[in-house]
Amino acid sequence: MKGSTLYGKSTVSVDTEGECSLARPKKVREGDAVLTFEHIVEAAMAMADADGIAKLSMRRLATELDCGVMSLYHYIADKEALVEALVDQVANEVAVPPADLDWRQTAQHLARSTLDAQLQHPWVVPIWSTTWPGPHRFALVELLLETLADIGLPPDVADLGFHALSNHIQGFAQQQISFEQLAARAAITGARLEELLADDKYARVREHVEFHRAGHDTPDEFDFTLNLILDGLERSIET
Amino acid sequence: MKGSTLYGKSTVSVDTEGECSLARPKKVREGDAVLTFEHIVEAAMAMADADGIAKLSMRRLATELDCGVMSLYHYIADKEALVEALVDQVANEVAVPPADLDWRQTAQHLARSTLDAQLQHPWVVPIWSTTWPGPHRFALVELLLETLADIGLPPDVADLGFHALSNHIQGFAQQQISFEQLAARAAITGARLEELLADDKYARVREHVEFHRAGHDTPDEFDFTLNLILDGLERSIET
DNA sequence: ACCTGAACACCGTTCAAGT
DNA sequence: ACCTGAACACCGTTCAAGT
Repeated sequence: MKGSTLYGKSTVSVDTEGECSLARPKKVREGDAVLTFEHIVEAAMAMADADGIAKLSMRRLATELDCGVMSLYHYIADKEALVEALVDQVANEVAVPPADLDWRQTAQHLARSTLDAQLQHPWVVPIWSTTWPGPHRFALVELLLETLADIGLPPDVADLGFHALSNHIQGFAQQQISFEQLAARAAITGARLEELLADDKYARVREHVEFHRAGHDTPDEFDFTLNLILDGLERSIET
Repeated sequence: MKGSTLYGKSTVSVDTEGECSLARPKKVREGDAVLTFEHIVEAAMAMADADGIAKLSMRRLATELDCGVMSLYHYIADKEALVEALVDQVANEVAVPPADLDWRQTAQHLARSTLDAQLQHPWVVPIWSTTWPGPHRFALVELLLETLADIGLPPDVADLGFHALSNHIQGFAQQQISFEQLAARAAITGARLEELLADDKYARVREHVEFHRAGHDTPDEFDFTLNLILDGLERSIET
């Protein structure tokens, strides 16, 4: 679904203004695809999802949207702002936990749904923490901080817990895509990996890779470590 | 020290071959700066350290090394390979723990020295886990796996522990540079941050930022969480 | 073996101009 | 207000040629 061609490449550009009495100007494509900040972000998202963020360029985007490159700059300050908007869009896709959960359930829900949203757009994982946070990502941070705020944790433990949880989510997501990349790359330059692993210097690494290849790193691993952190926090609650 | 100009920009290129009876060809600069894989990596490292990895380009590197761009390609397959070598060089700078430490001390030492090496080259933090690992990074992984291998942990807990430790190191490093970036960026576009934080929607985030600004996130935080993980592992040791 | 310039296929963005 | 092409200052890399 959500493929690559959101907007057709119809170069209609109706010069005949005869029967076209619409308020909308010039180009009318199916779906009312007028140039808009939202449309640009949507198309950029599709492009990043399809080809990875490295292949997202203003020029390709303009071609896809069937407009001049510089037209984009009427809706977006620069490429950095576009990427920020993209990342924040992913943050917006994070499912918000229902209000009736206790703090522990809320943290679990939030961790899981943040992981899910990121893995839905793997390209976001490496840049999530590097990109300047937009309002939706701020809202997620706020939510997690809030979750840990009034449960009786000493302030420094709350801070620690916040970072421990954030790091776990981020680290696990990274770990997931790393293994995907490793698999993909091994498929191409497999020789290089096997060659390295053949060396007995890296016996434990070989063991480790095989452990993961055997499918032992089920998603439970995520919850397991998550619960270790939550247990630790629970023990620190002053009653 | 380790500034930006490792090699002078002397365009000597001695055409007079009179008294020069050395075996070494053409260009002789102080310090014997012949074009070499090692020299290229060294210069690239200096460039990344000075201007960040985004500004590292083959062309700038060639200018710095006073050679044609394409000359570099006789020592390096492509830019990706260069970056891999760079990251692996940082891995090589990680201080190896002495052999007489117990597993817990070894893990602590390794975590700390990995963090230190990465923070010495902040540009490496975001790409550390994304870049294809070279031999030195493999060796670090091997060492950590080995450290956790024969101390009586069930295999899945050892795996969990390995990832928990890796994630902690990486997450903490990221956290450190994020706050640096935040500070740097706030200095420039400060308005945007303060404006966002002024919103009561983000009251906890504001609190959090102030907490860190007040210097509460001492390096002890690193050891604190590290020890939580190590405690958890210690409890899982079967005797 | 080692080095190279020209050329190709790309980038993001400024600027001055169009409607 | 909205859109644009030309131009500028960059990229990484292929290729064919030099020593």
